[in-house]
Amino acid sequence: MLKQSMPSDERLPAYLRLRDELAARIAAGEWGPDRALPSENALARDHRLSVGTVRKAVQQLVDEGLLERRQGSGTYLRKPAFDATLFRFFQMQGRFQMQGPGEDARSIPKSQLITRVRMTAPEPVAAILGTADTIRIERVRSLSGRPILAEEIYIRADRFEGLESLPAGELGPLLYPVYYDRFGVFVARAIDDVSFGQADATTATRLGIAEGAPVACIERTAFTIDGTAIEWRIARGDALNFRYRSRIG
Amino acid sequence: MLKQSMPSDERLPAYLRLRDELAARIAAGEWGPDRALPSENALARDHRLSVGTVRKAVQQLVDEGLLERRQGSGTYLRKPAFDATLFRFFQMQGRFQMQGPGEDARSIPKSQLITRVRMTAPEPVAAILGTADTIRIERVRSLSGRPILAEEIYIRADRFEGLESLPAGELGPLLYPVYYDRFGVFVARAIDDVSFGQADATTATRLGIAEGAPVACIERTAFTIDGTAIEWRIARGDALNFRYRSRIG
DNA sequence: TAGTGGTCTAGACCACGAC
DNA sequence: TCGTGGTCTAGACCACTAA
Repeated sequence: MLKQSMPSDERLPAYLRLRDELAARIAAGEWGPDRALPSENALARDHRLSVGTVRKAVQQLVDEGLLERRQGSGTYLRKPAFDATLFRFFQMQGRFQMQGPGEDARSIPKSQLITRVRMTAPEPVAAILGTADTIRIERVRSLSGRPILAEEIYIRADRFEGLESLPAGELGPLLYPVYYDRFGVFVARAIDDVSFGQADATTATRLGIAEGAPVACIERTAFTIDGTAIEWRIARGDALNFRYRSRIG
Repeated sequence: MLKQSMPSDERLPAYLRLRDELAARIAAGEWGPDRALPSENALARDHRLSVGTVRKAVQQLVDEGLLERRQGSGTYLRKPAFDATLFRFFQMQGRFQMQGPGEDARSIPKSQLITRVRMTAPEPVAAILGTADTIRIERVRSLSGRPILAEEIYIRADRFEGLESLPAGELGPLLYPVYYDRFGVFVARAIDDVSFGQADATTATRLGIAEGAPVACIERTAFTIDGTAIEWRIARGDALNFRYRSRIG
């Protein structure tokens, strides 16, 4: 067992020390998805704490989005699976009406991979990620066959060793499930910056618009639960068919 | 005391019933800002609950952003006051460097009132607010003397009776504190929609840009804690000097 | 010093899920 | 039926704030 490895204990409350220990063991992969953690009673017994204290520790991790309680069954690792979580980081939507059958503006866009290379990141990106050793992914996302977003994505090579040579079939339309399932990296939060610009030649070609046409840019930095920036991406789309929704509070 | 006024009780857990009761009494204005609520011990005694149960009810309201605990002092109404809260709903910032002394991109823009009238809202706005009886405010917000945003704001007249004839001096650069201090309306959350368009004649004049120039539009709907939409606004700014930041997760 | 919220205990019973 | 998490109790001691 890893204990005392991190200086997590400095006369912290018991429930926080337990939270830190559980978080470390989760990060170490001790319990895979769909595998329940020890019951609250067991944790209380093993740590010589009362159930109430254990509950408070577990509740913290639930609030942080790492765990999920299922009454009568157990406490599980929360898998960023195919429901609302998928959309947590996909708030952009085109101004489209229903197009194909069962496909509306909230559908997940299809994704076409263009390049994947391990490379030295440009300076500003390296500064954000804390390393210049990155993998760059370029792709185009389409809805109903029309390209709507050209993306350029940089991820830390040390956290995603080998992603650049993963079979293309394993990279679905969404990257964050891949990060989690294949590399154990859980994206906990992100910051988006929306701005306005003009299409360069590459972007214009990929989006099928004129060079110099107005484009919307979404720059995103994604973080793990411990605050490490693991991805930076810029997505560009036709400004006239662009809509970005943000919920505050 | 208002009890049973809302059908809040349907064999709900005790802590949720207490939460609902406290939320109702807060909404009714029973405790002003800077006035502490009864202590947890007092609430427990009066409701014949244990302190732990009271704590859980209070914690819910803290999590919802309504209350604020101060150890050793008491539990207080969280006043949307002059710190981070002010910026909660002002995430837009120009691409400006420091201009005046002590004024940076995160300063609160100055606000110039243009019109205030009680009027029938256009249909889409009326649909969102649930009534066509509204007050419309038009204003321009400037940073370092330069206009950056032209705003058009609709609020429910029934919730803000008399705002249109309030002395202009009472409307500071920020409206939400006025909503709260003068009308007891607390904005708990909002949804922003960002898109891009072209400046019409009015907007162009107010922003000092050319008609037809690209503009960024932020449409916002603001809600109270109980989910009532009480404000809809559209803000327009020069697209080239625009940046919208959003934090997710 | 008195009162507040913060932490923690050692139980209890209930609702639910899996077997 | 049995084990799980969900709720709740009636205390305890601590850390902090304010008078």
